[in-house]
Amino acid sequence: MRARDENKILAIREKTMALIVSEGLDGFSMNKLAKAAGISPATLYIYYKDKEDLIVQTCIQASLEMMSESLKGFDPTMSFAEGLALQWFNRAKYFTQHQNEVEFVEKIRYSNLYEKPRQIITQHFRETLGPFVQNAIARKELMPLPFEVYWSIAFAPLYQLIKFHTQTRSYHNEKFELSDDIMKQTLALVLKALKPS
Amino acid sequence: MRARDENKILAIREKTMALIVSEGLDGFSMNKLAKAAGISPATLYIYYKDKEDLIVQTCIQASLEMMSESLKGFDPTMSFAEGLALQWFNRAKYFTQHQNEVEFVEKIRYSNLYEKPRQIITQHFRETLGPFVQNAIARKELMPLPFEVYWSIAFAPLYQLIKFHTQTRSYHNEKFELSDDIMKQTLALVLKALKPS
DNA sequence: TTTATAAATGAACGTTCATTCACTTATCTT
DNA sequence: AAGATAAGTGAATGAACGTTCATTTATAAA
Repeated sequence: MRARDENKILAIREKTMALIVSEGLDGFSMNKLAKAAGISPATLYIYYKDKEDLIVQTCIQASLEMMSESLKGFDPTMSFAEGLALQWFNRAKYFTQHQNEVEFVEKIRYSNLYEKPRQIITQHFRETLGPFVQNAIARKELMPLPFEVYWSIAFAPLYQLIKFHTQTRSYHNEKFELSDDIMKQTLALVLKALKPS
Repeated sequence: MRARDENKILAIREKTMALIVSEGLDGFSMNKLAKAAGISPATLYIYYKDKEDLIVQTCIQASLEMMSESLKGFDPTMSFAEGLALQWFNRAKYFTQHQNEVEFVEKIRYSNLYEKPRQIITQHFRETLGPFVQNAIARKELMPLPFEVYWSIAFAPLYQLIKFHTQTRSYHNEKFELSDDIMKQTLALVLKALKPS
């Protein structure tokens, strides 16, 4: 028996994300990937069933890693403000340090390959964030809201900030850096919106 | 001289959007499009320089239409709450009536073809929304905020609601309908966040 | 050292791709 | 009615695509 070369797998994953980010999903091909990763195209089919499987698996793995990083130090019994801030800053940190992974996942998110990743990610979030939200409501730190309203207010602004940051030029045609100040200011508004009155 | 057949152009546009929504950007091809629109592939090159041009132009046109619909009845001297509500409901109405167009633009938005559409759309928004925001701040109806913070709070939640609506199944594994109630509830939170204290 | 086994390969497969070209067709101008 | 012009076409192009296959290579077990 010959052992699998772990470096090859890592190279495949990294180059898959890099190529899809730089050339787009439609510009991505198995032969290009093989060349970029320094392996034969046939090798790809040892690790993955086909092209779709390769992209979907890579997306799932990157998403899970992103989620687990964003929950570092998180505990569902935390106060709402504390728990939400922790998630915001963990995510922002991950985004700045793993821009390729994030942009890759964003591209897949809006393709027709995201159904499976979505199911997996959604379930994980439900399991970890459900109790947190329930606790916060019970403690009257958070208004009871339909999930989609809650999510739209609590996280959509963060993702929008990141999208601004990812795009090279913002509204004012100037480079927009995702600073701590901007994050804190936006988060404060979100908390204000969600606080029971 | 022979006149251009306007129906052909409309068919090309409609089928471009329908095909990209249903089969994804990577599953889209000029030959498929020609067959779907009932014309010869060569005809596509009378109207568009190449495949990229076809997608980009279609995206720009759809985006401008969407924007102009969302600004129907809008006036930059409106009160902030009134103007924002008008835009939210115009957009929601357009989304439900033109789901294909919206999903198409969302797909292009996250591809590598969006640079040009983005510039055009961003400029239009700046021109129409800039004065509105300045007026609102002058009247103390809106906190003065960096643009990216303002946008992240004012519109990102709406787009998130629409994404939930577009996806077949939401967090709770149930079909999520974008109801007036949900919209109003979310908008109220947004206004609460943005109101000067 | 030998043997078994799965990793790994380069070249090749048939298919589909974007695009072109020689040609026909429809309609406006005269 | 004739001529001019651009719309519109079906078939064909070479290139690139995803995938397979016969073969070689490395290594764990004997």
